[in-house]
Amino acid sequence: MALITKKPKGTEDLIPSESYRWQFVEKIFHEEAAAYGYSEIRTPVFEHTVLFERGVGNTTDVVQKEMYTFVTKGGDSITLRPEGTAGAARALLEHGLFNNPLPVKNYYLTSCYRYEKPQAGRLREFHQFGMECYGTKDPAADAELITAAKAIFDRLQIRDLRLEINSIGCPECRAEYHKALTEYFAAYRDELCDDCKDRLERNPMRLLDCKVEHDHKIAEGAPTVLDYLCDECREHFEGVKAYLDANGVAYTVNPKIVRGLDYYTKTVFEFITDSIGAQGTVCGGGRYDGLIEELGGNPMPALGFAMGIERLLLTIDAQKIVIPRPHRFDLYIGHMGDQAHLKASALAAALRTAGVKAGFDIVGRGLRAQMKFADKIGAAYSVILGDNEIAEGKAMLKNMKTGEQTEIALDADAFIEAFTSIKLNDDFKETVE
RNA sequence: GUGGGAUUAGCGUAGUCGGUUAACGCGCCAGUUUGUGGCACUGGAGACCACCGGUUCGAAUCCGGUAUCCCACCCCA
Repeated sequence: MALITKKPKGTEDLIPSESYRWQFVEKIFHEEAAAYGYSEIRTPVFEHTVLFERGVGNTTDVVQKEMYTFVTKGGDSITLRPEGTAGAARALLEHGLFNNPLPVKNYYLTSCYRYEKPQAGRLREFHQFGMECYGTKDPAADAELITAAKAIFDRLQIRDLRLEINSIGCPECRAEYHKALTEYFAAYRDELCDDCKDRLERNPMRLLDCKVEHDHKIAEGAPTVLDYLCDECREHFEGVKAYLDANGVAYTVNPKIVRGLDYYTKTVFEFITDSIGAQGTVCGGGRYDGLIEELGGNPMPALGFAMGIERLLLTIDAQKIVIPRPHRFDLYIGHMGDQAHLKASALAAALRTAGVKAGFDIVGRGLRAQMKFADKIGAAYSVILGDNEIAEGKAMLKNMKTGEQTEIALDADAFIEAFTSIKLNDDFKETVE
């Protein structure tokens, strides 16, 4: 094949043999979000660059080196969204959604773009499902959000996922902590790895989870955020834990959890799996009480999370969780002869109108080959139409799994009735392509 | 951005001290006599051996570069 070009680096095609798996998890996203009172919001793939510079934070890696930014013919600086929160928050403000009864709960299901070096669980175009809740400071809201994420994992039967939570405080107490942290590490400056020397300037909390062994040891003696939380933040964090306990959601407190985006305050959390390699954070989120104000709105507390759909699917794969694959046809109509071909066409059309997935040969195969085809694509039932059937006005409906055949009137209504009752049968639903 | 590994038909692979029409399995198509699938058998289509360049009488096999994928760092979902 002399294909003129391949797909761009770090992107993926979603082909039919994969797309049903996405549809499966997407359905769960929609249903779980609805159960928690969330409504879908869709925003543009691209935004004015300034939105991310302000919303995500100018000093973050995401903004500094990973954005797809370009200047339009009109001279505007535009950026492909690297995450979902900024756009969702912008839309909330732009449409005055904060005037709706609080809390406002929105969710999104979108593609995101980051100019990164691809590896397992990390793509340049990837997809996130996120839930965003605005207008409440109540720690019960934090716990509710985390519980919602947990509910999704539970429905997918994902195991061995650990939930780690932390509080990184409000700007006031965090500033003090940063100071203490910087002072602590500055004493070891010469011993730190190059990355950490840089982190010391840009984001001291990142020093805490350095993987270089020597640095790791130094970090063990570092002051903990939790010791620096102000009364309000401490009380809030205690509340979150209490509500999580009440909800029966297991977690561990990990004071080394940091979020990479500037907007986070107080609660931060991650759902992590060890089964998909180094990029094991399947879901990350927390509270960002300062974001709305940062974007030019009146101050309003907010919180949310984002789930990486590719990573979620990777986890499902790794844990060998089977997503049922829908079969292509409920009924395949085999036919021979011109009369029967016409009849097959008409019958299929009538069944489809009634919601039955029906098909018949349209490539000119012989009967034997038609049956082979029906078998290969996993048709649940088949029926054969020929001169005899048309003359007698009846045919044999064959269950492709068991091979048993039952007589049925050659009449669209009779077929529709048969398939309406068959649909209630679980065994039928399990048929896969 | 920094390291390491890989790249042969749709998929999974074999083939390298360079030598005639690149092999196998799965999948795909057709057929195995006249109206029926899952097994088996027969036949067939499908690869400029990632790309570009070099060495050579001759390269999938050697050398260089590029691209993409994978793994890790970094970062994050």
